[in-house]
Amino acid sequence: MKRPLTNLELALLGLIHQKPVSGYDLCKVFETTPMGFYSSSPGSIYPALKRLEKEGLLLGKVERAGSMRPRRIFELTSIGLQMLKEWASAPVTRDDLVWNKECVLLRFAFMGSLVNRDCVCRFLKQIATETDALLTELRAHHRTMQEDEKSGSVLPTGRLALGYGIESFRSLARWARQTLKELNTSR
Amino acid sequence: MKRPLTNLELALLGLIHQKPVSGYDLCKVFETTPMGFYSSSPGSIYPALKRLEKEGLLLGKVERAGSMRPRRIFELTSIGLQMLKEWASAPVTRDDLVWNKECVLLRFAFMGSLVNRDCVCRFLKQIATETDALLTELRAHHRTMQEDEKSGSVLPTGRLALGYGIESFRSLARWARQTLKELNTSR
DNA sequence: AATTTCATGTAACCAGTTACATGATTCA
DNA sequence: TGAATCATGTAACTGGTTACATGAAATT
Repeated sequence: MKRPLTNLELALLGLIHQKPVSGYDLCKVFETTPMGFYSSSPGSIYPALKRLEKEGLLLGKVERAGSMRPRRIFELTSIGLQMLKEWASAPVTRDDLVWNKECVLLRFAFMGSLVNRDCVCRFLKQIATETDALLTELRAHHRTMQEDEKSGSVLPTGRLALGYGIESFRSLARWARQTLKELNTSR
Repeated sequence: MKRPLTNLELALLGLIHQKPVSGYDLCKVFETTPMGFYSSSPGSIYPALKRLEKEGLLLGKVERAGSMRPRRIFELTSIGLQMLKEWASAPVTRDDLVWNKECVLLRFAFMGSLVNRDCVCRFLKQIATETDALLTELRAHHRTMQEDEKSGSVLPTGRLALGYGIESFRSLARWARQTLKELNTSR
């Protein structure tokens, strides 16, 4: 009955897997890199680390134990690594794209050191096909909105906003296919 | 010290402004239209309506009072309308784009019936310029990631994911400029 | 008669936000 | 000496999620 991990927790596991670090270091990453787009501050990071440690996915080792300013360096446990790998290699579903698109990209960002090249390519293909399906849905909605417009007294900003939604998914599919090509040619 | 409204609350105000509706109707909108990308279910909608009513932004009128199945139709109060208009005409900031991009698009979706054409155009221009600034930041980060790659033992999926972030903001800026052009030619 | 839809809500839970607290260390 | 940085955390609040509860009306 594994509790599902939050995006923040997965981001922390991913970062710690790249290199064991302290809570403070993790705060810095969110403050100073584009990872910050996933938000987060000490008030969420430290409790998340505590949860992950309690569940045995992380292990915090005290460094500079004697000194007056100790710090805890977190490492993945084997269970933590396993969870990360499972997460990274799960298929991309429509729901992922609709409700948790940023999580999909987070997964991709950490895949490089978690799974093999084939798995990364499969992931990108799944993004492309699922996004195509979504686009069909969205375009249908866009058409019905256009038809309901007849008497255009106000600006159709609602439909135009949907237009952005469509553009944004098109750009995701394009990116996935482009990246896939790059990975194949650099093999 | 006006409490800031949540995205859901603003979405509800926007929908109710278009047409007075019941809580049930609002649930249906989220279930059946692309508005559902903003999530939400009865468990959040009804409490949100209650909050908004308590604060005087909404007024719920009981319809079919005598019958066995009454329902409450919500309307905006004048304060509610004023708040919506203020929200819609606020400038677009960098932070909006970073932390609350979906809210920016939500605002745009409702602008048509809240502010005049000039205000809509200004809004789109602001999106374009703020996005350009963000892109500069992101590209700088992308370059430093490329330089740190030298020894390419694993796939650089982290940098590639940032590549998507960049593409996605590029597509936002493109959409804003394209839409602006459309609005100007259809004047 | 049974199922689905209409219609409204409540309650427990959970995680993120903000703000605060503490104290050592380094730097100006 | 005073400010910024290192380093770790706690506590209150808040709003969304899930699941549940209720019952009338319409549909099959």
